[in-house]
Amino acid sequence: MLRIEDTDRARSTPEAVRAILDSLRWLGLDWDEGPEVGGPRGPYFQTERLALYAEHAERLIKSGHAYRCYATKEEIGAAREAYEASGKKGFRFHSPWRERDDGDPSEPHVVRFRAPNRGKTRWDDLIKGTIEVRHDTLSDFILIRSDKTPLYNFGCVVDDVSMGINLVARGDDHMINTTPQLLLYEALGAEPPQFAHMPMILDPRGQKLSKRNSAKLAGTKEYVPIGVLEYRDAGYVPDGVINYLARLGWSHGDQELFAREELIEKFDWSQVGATAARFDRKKFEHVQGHHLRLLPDAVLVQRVAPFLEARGLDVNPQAYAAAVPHVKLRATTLGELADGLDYFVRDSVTYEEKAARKFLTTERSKTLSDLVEVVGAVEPFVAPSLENVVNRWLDAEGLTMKQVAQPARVALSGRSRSPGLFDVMELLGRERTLDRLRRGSEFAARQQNN
RNA sequence: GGCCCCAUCGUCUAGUGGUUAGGACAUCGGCCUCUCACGCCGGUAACACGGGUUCGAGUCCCGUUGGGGUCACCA
Repeated sequence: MLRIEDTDRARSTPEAVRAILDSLRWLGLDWDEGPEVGGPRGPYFQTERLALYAEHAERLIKSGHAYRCYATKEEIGAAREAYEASGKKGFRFHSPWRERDDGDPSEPHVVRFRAPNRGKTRWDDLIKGTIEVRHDTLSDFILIRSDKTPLYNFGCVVDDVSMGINLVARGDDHMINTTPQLLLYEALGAEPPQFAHMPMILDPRGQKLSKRNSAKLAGTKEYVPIGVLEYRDAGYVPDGVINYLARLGWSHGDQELFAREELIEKFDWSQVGATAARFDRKKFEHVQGHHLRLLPDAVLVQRVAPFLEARGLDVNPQAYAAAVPHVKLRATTLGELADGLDYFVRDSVTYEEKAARKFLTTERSKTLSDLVEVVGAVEPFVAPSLENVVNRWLDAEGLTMKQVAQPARVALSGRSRSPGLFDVMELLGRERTLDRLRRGSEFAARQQNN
């Protein structure tokens, strides 16, 4: 079931909600009940459940668990300033309305929880074990804002109770919310769910992985994209993202690579660790590459199309399908796959400057034009035959493969790295191979000081 | 700073009182080889520190240090 907690009007924009739905769907984390699907426990947007929260707040006021507070933001702000002026941290507002009931409910006000200031709350966390928190650090937290919308801790509890939620698994950073929520379950006379506080994911520097922290790393090798959609757009595959994330904080013996179904089958709360984990780009990419290569070539051919299109390339699969099996070994994302497919689809090659300078030298101009003669008549024009012919020629001329392969590779692909030379030739076909070798030879002839 | 959580190779982790402390990524060396990958073989590398408990602690307890989280009319 998916529920959208959209009570913060400023942050919960339609685009933000869209991003949540799209992200979950892309990851393959579908919901049986919720937005765009419907279900018996709706509505699934908190802003459409306001009457329910008001009703519960009223109950708590009547039972003495909550009270209306008419203090203004200005008053609270002034109290905070006075407190902080003394150099102390951790301000808590003590509302005079906790002990008053002479307010006028038609006036603007919030509803606060009358928090206990003695005693303690404890719960058995599925991951952390028994946790105990003293009540003397609690403040009379707000349940309902002055605009009648609920705050997270309240809306969340009311909904979890009314929707029958029995397990709350969330990040460590929510541990602070558990005591207020447990107190609310008690005040409402409801059975609390089970709690599981999962370790946080830290950035490579060991800080909480967040948009703000991530932005600070922009441009460095330690930068970690935060949004799921960023990974989608870069051409990562969902199974790879899921596999890596699942293994961060959870383990199953020595196994590292899991198929989605395997994860579902093997997951076990007892194997979830309690330690925060750093995001490691290198390992993520390793896992990612594994899952990319696991996809059938036909699927890859289809999924890479949008990435080729983004490069302004013709998307006729005929033009690159045969190259996919070769290029995928050198790619970790669909974006990289598209990049590796680039010169197979394009009419002409563009030389990488460094590669051209190093390999398309004047002394190799003749090698390349000779190569045109050598392979020009090979029949059939396939890798094994090409390799045989070229090897014989190499022996006859006293040349080595090393001397010939790199210049030829640059002439054919524009790059110094590519699939095997003869595979590239076969994939390009006789005509384009000869054209590119000729052009490479001419280019090399014009080079100076080599 | 208060409160809460955490602590095994650089990183992710296995380990549930007796192990040559295992695996993966990274790294180093090698194989393959026309480049780069993929793949394969091998190496370097860890129990934060101090006290206990115990015949015996990475494993249990306490403390120290270190790291993280959180202190909103955000979620």
